[in-house]
Amino acid sequence: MFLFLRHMYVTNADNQVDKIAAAAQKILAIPESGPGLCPVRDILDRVGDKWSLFSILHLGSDGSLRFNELRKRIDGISQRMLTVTLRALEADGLVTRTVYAEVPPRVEYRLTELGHGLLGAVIEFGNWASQHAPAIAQARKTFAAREKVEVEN
Amino acid sequence: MFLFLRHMYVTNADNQVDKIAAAAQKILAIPESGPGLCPVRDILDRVGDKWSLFSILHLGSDGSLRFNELRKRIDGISQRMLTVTLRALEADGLVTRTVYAEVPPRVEYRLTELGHGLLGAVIEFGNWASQHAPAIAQARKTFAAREKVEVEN
DNA sequence: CAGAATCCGGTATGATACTG
DNA sequence: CAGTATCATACCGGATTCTG
Repeated sequence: MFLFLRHMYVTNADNQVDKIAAAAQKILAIPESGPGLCPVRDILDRVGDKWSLFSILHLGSDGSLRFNELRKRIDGISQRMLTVTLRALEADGLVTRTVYAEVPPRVEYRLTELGHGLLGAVIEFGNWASQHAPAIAQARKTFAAREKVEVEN
Repeated sequence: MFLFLRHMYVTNADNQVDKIAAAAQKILAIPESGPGLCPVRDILDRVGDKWSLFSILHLGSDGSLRFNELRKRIDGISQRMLTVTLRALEADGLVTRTVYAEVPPRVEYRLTELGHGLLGAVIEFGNWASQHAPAIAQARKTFAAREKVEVEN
């Protein structure tokens, strides 16, 4: 009975690995040539830069924000980078930029439906990241300690 | 009846948005100070660099690969960057590096359990990316066209 | 074969000053 | 308020050479 359960477990784990392997092959099978690139790489480039993640998180959290409101919420971001980041998000159809004809000017940023979708995907990814961050931190410590020993020798 | 269905739809959509907003707040609530940083940003930095994604995808797809096998599979990667990337993945406990005492030397790389988990999370993210890549491509075209008009004026 | 070491250029980001 | 324009820089990644 124990062996049976153990075998089931291993089999399930293997199936899981196989499914992941198949999915990985599918992504790798996408033709990477041309300006379209691999979509995963492409989206990862957008959300993986220094400020897009936090911009999207805050817009998703607050619904709608003005330029300087966003600037205050994103700790450390420069005016220039907020502009650049928001433009890129707007260009990708993830964020809308609404200018109100007032004095002083008021500009509101808001996630599009597509932007909300991306945020959802990022949050799912974030769940994994949050759960396994301790394991990764531990691995880094172990590795650093091993490196140190090798250097000392 | 139509109104009822429409109301249900809107309500569900709103609930979805609310859930995402709550999840976003949760991530933002993580104290970003210190060397730990935001875990999502942290993991995104690792898998978001130029070559980690493809390294992980190929290792997940093939199970185990030698240095130069991996090099051949990842189109365009330099020897240096493959080394750097694999070291980083190893340091984070995502990949194991096994050296066989042979001549000529043989070194095999393989995803750890943690690495498989990350690959799984990345693939889920990739599903969203693959599905919505066309919409983003379209948004980019539209935005570029609008930019062009403004420049011409 | 699997790298290490070094040099180098482009790009992402930051700081600052100016403006409708 | 919400940018734009310009300049400075730091770091990522590429090319090349050398080695156990």
